[in-house]
Amino acid sequence: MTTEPVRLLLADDEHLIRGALAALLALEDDLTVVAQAASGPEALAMAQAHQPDVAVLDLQMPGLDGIEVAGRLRRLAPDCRTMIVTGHGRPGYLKRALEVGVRGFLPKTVSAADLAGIIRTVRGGGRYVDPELAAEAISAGDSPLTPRETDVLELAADGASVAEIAARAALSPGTVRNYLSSAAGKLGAENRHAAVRLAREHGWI
Amino acid sequence: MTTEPVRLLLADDEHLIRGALAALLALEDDLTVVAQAASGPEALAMAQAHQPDVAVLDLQMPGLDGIEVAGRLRRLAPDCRTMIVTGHGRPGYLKRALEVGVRGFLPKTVSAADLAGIIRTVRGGGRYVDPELAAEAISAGDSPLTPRETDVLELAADGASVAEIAARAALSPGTVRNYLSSAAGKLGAENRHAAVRLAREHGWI
DNA sequence: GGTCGGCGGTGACAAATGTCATCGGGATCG
DNA sequence: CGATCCCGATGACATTTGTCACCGCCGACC
Repeated sequence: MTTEPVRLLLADDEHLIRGALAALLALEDDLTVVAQAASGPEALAMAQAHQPDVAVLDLQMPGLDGIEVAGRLRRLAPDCRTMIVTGHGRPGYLKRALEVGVRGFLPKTVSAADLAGIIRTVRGGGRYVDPELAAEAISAGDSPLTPRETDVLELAADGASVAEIAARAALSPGTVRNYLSSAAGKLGAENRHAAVRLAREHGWI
Repeated sequence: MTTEPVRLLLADDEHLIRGALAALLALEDDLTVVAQAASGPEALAMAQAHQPDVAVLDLQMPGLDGIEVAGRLRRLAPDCRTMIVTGHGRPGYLKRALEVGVRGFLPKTVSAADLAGIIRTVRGGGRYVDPELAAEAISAGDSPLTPRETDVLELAADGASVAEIAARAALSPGTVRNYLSSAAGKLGAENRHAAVRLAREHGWI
């Protein structure tokens, strides 16, 4: 298909994984890893410096997560296709990823051969989404929460009291309680803490 | 040092990682991967079937986690040394791991060369613990919670109400509140949800 | 034997939270 | 223009939670 090798950027904060992945992908004749990064900002810098064809990004990284990196890459390096590899596949993440132009989204349970194939697909302009994650995302659907409800629920995520949340969100405590109550109601949760857990599981916060 | 190669068992639920790791370790002349597993129970079965010298276990796996597998391996295959590789290094995990006889505990941020060296160390009867994780574990110290407080806090972890916890723990609601209050006090938390978060961060629940 | 700490419980009180009705201001859409 | 929805807020009320004091029982330790 293509005569020149695919130039890859690999970003993952776990050296062991990244190194192993690089070694594995290097075995493929038509793939070459031109840069590696251990954090979100580093990935951006590397992408600008090396102009890879495809960036393989881990979802959870220090600094910026993979999705944010992908979003910024679209501006900084429009020719670079992006794909996300993740351990925990929360449905909401997939949606967010697709919105910022990610072309591949897969769990770390895929085999190396599959990964190489998907990289070629993405390089060629195609897309790939793990079928299981896609099914979950479709069945989970969109977040029923309004933007404000989401904000407030996020602030509640670490166990803060209503007063703290109100202070941090610059809202009245009563309003915060209303949002939390409404969010918990929409999520079918007994209280806001269960709501936080549910929203997390769906990738909505 | 040794004339025969080290026989390895690799257990990790992420195929991509496991495969890449296997490929990487296979490059070392004195290491040979004799079995792989994608879950805790599978790791146990593989260990019995292949009697490896060293078992490299991921901490988070379906079924049984790496520490539980290590604990059972000590009985099922006493000659097999165990080591844990983990992405998130919570201090409490290290302590639990050492208690069940794990000889190596390291984050996934180590390089492949280091991993190979540590495998040799462990095979030779030595131990290795990541310095950073060790420091955290020492500074974090033991859990200040009594066994019962820990139980109740665990039951509170998913946002359950006092009544639910009481029912599940077969305790009076008042007693549950007392334990939660005391646990939150010991942890310096504002409420039980923050206490849950803190206890989680320390690996105490 | 006495002391101490963990366990399990009760009762009471204050504080935080959940729930509901209701209000006004904007934005958006038909 | 009216309908609808999100935003932000207030007030009132019931419920839940947090906190404290205090009880008895048991086991460990000095």
